[in-house]
Amino acid sequence: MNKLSLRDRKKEATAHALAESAYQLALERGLDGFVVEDVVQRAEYSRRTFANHFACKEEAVVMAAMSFDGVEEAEAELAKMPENATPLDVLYRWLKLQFTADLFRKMRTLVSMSQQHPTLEPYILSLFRRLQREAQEALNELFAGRHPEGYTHLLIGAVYGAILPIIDGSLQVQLPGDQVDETPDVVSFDQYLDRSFGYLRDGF
Amino acid sequence: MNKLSLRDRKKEATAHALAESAYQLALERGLDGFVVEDVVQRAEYSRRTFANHFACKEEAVVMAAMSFDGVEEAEAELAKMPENATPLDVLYRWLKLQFTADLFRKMRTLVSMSQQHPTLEPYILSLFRRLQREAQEALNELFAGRHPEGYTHLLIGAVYGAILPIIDGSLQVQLPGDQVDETPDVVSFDQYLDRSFGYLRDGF
DNA sequence: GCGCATAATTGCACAATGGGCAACGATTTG
DNA sequence: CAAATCGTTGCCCATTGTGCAATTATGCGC
Repeated sequence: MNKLSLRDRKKEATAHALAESAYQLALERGLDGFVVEDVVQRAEYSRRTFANHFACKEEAVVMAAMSFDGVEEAEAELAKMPENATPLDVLYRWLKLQFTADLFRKMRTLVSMSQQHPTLEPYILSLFRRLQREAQEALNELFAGRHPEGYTHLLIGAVYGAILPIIDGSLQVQLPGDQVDETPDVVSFDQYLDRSFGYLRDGF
Repeated sequence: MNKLSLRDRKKEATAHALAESAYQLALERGLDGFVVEDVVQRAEYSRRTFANHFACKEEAVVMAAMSFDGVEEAEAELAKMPENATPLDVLYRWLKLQFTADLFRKMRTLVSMSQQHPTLEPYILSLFRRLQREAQEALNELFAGRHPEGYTHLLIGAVYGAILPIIDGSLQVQLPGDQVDETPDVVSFDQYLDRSFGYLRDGF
């Protein structure tokens, strides 16, 4: 179905390798502990090629840190949903499927990195914006014409807004797959999600 | 009340002058039609000083393009709101007050710029994120303890999400203060806002 | 008003970056 | 198989970011 040409797969592979190298180096030495030259040496590509794929090392690091996997499984699951499911239902299910402990771990790492290096934030936000656009197109396709224009924008925006403060650490929740925190009064991600969708479903 | 020291006002003045120069140059020659050197020459500062205030010219341009004015008037208006106003009411009123034709014109300009130069987008998003945080703190202070944690995050996130597609052009609405478009089937900003807040108030 | 602490501006130097251009090689197309 | 397409690379150079130290302007206690 989604068949990419050999050429495109290779291109993606180099981008992936470069991003991964950048991410590993960021973990090992910190964001300013390495330069693009180090990245391309590790991945065995040229500096020029790096510039063809990424604007800067920050972009590469974020790209690697936020790579989703299991997208196709999730889409298969979503396809199984009942015919009368609402956009809200689909979004809820999608969040439950995609926001795994592993993804949260990645995001946590990225967050703590971006707290020490504010240079990262714009690129994190930019990547999230791209994901948001993709989700929107998917929803628009699923529910084409069934809701007035702007409905999905608002809905996804709300969900995006609900997730963002967790990502950037301004709202502390107990993430799935984490050890139980020393402060047991923080709400769990699932509770937070349920409550949030409650507001969206029934109004504020 | 908000009295800044002379030193701080001067600092802000240089930042403003630099940002303004950058913005003007971007309008005149396009984003890649000038370099930082040009900016500091026009504003009569040194290249080093520019670097003290901004990470790059993109940041400066966005800063200038999105400067809000009339914030204090808006706050005065909000203070007059009835005691039993909900966060939703306050946000609605604030949007009506702040999102003037002038601000929209600025944002439009910035959007068309960022479509030709994707480098801008991360910095636009970053600035918006900062505004979002500020709005959130303001709301949290106003309604301290009256709503569960995450309530304002979700609410402001939704509003943010509703505005964003207008900013970035993926949702076309008739902005206040614009000529009537040649395509009369686009919804007006006020209608869009009312409908959106309807969803938020009554549920999706 | 007089100094001292604080902090902004500046110049300098240098490593790092971004990107145009042309060449080369792998992949795709017909 | 030949031609076209496109990713990778090297070369080059203007531009950028930043640490450091000197200079200048402001804030504050006296």
